[in-house]
Amino acid sequence: MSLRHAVLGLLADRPASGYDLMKRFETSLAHVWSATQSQVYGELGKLADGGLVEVSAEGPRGRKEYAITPAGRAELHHWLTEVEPTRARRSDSLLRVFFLGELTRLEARTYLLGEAERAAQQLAGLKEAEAAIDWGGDPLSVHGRLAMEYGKRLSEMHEEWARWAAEQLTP
Amino acid sequence: MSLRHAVLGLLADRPASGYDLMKRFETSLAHVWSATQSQVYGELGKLADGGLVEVSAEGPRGRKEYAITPAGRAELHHWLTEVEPTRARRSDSLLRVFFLGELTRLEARTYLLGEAERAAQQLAGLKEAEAAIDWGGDPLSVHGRLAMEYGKRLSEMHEEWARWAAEQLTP
DNA sequence: CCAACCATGTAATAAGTTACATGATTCA
DNA sequence: TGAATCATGTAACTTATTACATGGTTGG
Repeated sequence: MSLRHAVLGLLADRPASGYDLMKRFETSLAHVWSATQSQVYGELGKLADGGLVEVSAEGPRGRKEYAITPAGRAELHHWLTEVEPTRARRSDSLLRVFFLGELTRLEARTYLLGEAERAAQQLAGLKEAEAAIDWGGDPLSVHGRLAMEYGKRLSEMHEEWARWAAEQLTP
Repeated sequence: MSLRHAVLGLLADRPASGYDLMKRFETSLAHVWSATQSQVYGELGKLADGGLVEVSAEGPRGRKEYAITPAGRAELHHWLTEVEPTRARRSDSLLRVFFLGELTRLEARTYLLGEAERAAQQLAGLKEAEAAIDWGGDPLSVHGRLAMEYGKRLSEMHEEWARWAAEQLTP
């Protein structure tokens, strides 16, 4: 149930509308937690019902700006410090690896080298994003930087592993 | 929609009942693709309706053994070679990293060192599992081994990153 | 005989995706 | 004035989780 905490976390930084939040899901949080527009608007409604956020301002075009409440901040803090992170357990790219025996050796190697290539592409994309982002001192971006480093290390590891794995299949 | 492909992949190796499949989801596929019992039985029904698997034998206690059909094998092959893997984009442990600014520096460091510890535990668990598994020459385990190596490299990377990140927060 | 294990299913709920529907405001 | 952007919502559907419900078989 982390969508709600993603929303709370973003609002903890500063108030925002559903539309604003969507942009942040699509940019900074893109590789970490994805959400669709209907989820975000739905969750804002539920959070408001529960008193964890409140409408702090209304603007043109029916814009509603939400702000986190003390109860919301308490819930966020609780989640951050006391809820054990769940180990992610779903990767369709790794799932395929288990079934490479269904393919010829050549096809399997092609798949793994494709993985290496996709990982390399991802790394390039992250580096580009990193250069483009204004890493000004705002508190959220300090930690966004830590996450960025994770992404880079992950892509590197993924690429190396895939090349190694492809080699294992070369007799 | 990879649950269906996970089931097809397991049945491609050898026929199995829903119960058998569940055990394999809980063991070999545990870190790669999780599924619940009701999902597995439900998916077997749908796959059978679609002609991708068929009941190949019935045993005691209402046991139904399913086998993959040629159509199922074709679908599996298609998924393995032509469907682009989706980049996984959800990790609640990484999501927390973005919001560490809500915590004191000490709390944030504690979280990151906890991550390091959990990663180390995971690595230990994988090594133990690796030692316990009979890596006999069967085709599925050749590739299970590649996935195992991925898991080990991932845990190592995760631990190193978390220690590095904790250090970044030390003034 | 009873515990452990084998075995299948359904119901209710929650979470996530895709598509549809609508309209205001800004700026070139 | 027309395109891009801002802005919110709902409906239908799929996927995943949790809990319930039932019973047969094996082996110590």
